[in-house]
Amino acid sequence: MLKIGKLTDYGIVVLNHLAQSASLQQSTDDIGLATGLATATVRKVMKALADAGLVITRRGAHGGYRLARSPLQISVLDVVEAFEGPVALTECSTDDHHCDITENCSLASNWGGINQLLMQVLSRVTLEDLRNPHVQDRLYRELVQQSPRIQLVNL
Amino acid sequence: MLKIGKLTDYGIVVLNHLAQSASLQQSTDDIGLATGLATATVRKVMKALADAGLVITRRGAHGGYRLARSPLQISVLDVVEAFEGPVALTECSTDDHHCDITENCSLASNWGGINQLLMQVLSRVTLEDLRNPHVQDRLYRELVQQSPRIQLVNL
DNA sequence: CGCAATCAATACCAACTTGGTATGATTTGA
DNA sequence: TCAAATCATACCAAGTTGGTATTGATTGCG
Repeated sequence: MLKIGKLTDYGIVVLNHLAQSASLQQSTDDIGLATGLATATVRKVMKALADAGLVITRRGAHGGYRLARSPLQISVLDVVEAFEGPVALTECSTDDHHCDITENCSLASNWGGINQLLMQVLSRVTLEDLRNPHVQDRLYRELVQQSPRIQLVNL
Repeated sequence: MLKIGKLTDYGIVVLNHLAQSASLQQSTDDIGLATGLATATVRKVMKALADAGLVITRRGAHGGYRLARSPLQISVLDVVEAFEGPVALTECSTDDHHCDITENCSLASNWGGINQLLMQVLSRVTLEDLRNPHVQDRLYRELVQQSPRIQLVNL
């Protein structure tokens, strides 16, 4: 299904909530209440986000979480990698790859190229884009101006 | 990990083998021998490919499989969908989506856009591209000429 | 100080998915 | 008819995932 985990989805939801709550420190209970997720689950989500450096945590009384940086600077790739680790479509794309079918794998090494493509795309979509349905427009502008190496027009 | 299943990978390997064996009818044993996969596994792979219409099968004596169409007309998306079903990053992207966290899901519906993006990319890479390391060049030429709607340059 | 609020780190478990294999039925060609 | 193949299932072990519980550490405050 080429799917992502639910936790990753939750991650986006939570980040979005943090984004619209601006600078407010949010406890796991707050977040759980606002998003409809069980606090226990929220805790798991937050840990992944914290480990990835996407949120900043403060412990103790009146502690909680807040975004580590602007929604414009958080890409979908960031979130995906936070929960699912490095994007590696096949095991051959991994570092410790020792194929049983080595000969044929050499050809399939182009999975690496596809990996690159997908990562490029995911890294171009930010949390801010998800919040406002202007993805197409933004992608167009940013990609054409900032990086002529890859262009995605009018998906 | 945003990974695809091994079977999908096998599918690519097998299709590649069929591609370089041209019009020859290949039995599961042949394919297994050539690719290093167990014949039982090959059978499973072939079924998925056949169901998806990517290979044509002939039963009975001297039967076997052959490509249903040119390697130029088989996209990575075709293969991925053959094994993993429709690309749906999240369950919300599916038809029968009834979210527990409906309110927040509305925002995350932009996963749909990302889905579209990824599918665009995958549909642009063909089996032929995987066989020859000219993906970048081909993508550039085809996309610019044939469809100015999406452009991927020099990944 | 001592308590309450809050995150951190594990550990656990049921449910599902995946990869791989086996088995018997069906079709085809000679 | 017989052998060569695929077809359709069914099965199972192993791993992954989602969700929860438990215990410990940290911080603020009265």
